[in-house]
Amino acid sequence: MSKPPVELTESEWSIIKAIWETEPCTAPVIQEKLLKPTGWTYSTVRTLMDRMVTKGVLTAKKAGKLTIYQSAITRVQAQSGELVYALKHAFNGALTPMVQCLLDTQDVSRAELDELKQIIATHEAAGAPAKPAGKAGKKGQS
Amino acid sequence: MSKPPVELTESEWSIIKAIWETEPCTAPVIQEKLLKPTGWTYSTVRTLMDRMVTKGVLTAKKAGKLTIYQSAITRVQAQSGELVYALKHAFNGALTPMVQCLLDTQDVSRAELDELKQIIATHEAAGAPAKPAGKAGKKGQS
DNA sequence: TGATATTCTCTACAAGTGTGGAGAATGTCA
DNA sequence: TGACATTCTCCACACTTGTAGAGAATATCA
Repeated sequence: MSKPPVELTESEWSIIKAIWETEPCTAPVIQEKLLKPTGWTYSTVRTLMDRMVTKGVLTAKKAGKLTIYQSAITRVQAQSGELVYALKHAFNGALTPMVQCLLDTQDVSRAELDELKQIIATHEAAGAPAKPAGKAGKKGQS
Repeated sequence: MSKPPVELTESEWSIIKAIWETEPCTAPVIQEKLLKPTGWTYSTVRTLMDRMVTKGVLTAKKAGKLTIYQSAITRVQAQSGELVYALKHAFNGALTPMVQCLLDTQDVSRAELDELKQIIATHEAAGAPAKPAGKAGKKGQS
C-alpha cells in the first residue's frame, strides 16, 4: 500500500510532462510533441514509455493495434518525489535549510517573496501540526 | 568559466558528505567512515572517489603512496545543483510552486513555519531584485 | 630481510539509461 | 487487391552507476 517515492530521470520527466498534457494518448503523438525539443525518434520515445510502464509510472492499454498510454502518478506525486530526494540527500531531511538555500542561490523577485509569505500564511491558517515535523532535521549536519 | 550545475548520485552524496567532514583525507578513512552505514568495501569507495575526481567534484593529490582527497565543490554548490535540478524538471523553473509543494507534501511544524517567515523577512531586508526573477516561471504549465 | 599489514591499481560485471535501426503487422485507399 | 502509410515489436549498443575481487606495491617491524 505504501507507495515508494517516485524517481524520474530527465528523459522520463520530458515524457511524463507531455503525457499529462495529452493523456490518454499514443506513443506517436508523444513522439511528435517531443520531436522539436528533443529530436527523439519513435523508437526512443516508445522504449522510454514502455520502460515507464514497467516502472509503474505509466499505464498502457491495447486498443486494436494502438497502445493507449496514461500516467499512473500525479504531477504532485512526481514533484514530491523530486523534492524528497533533494531534501534527503542534500539537506539531510531538513526543510528550512532547503528553503534558505533556495533563496540564497536562486534569485527571487520581491513579488515572489510576497507570494511566499502568502503561501506560508495560508498554510499556517490551515493548521500546521503542533509537534516538530517527525522526519525532518533529526540528523542535522552530523 | 561558468560552472555547469553539479549533479550527484545517491552514492556520491554519501561520499562527499563524508569528505566534507574530514577533508583532506584518504580513501581508507572514508571507507571506514562509511562502512557502518553502507557496508561498502575499499574497492567500492575507491572507485566511486576516483570517478568523482574525473567528474571534477573531488581533487586527488599523491603524497608518496597515499592519495589525498579533497572536495572541489562546496556544500552549497552541491545543494544548489540538486535544487536547480528539481526546480527545472519538476517545476519548470518556478520557485513558488516548489515551496508550495514542499509545504503541502512534507509536514511542517509550526516552529518551522515561523523559521521560514524569519528567513524570508531577512532575505527581504537584504534586498531582493526589483525585477521579476529572469529564469523562473516563464513556461508555467504550458 | 622476511613476514605482515596497508594501500593502491586494474579489471570485471550486472543493472540501468539513452538512443535508435530493421523489419513485421496492420490499416487504408485507389 | 496491391501499394503506401502507420504503428508496433524486437534487438542492439554504448555509456553510466553500483559493486567488488585479485594481485601488485609499499611500509613496518621483529
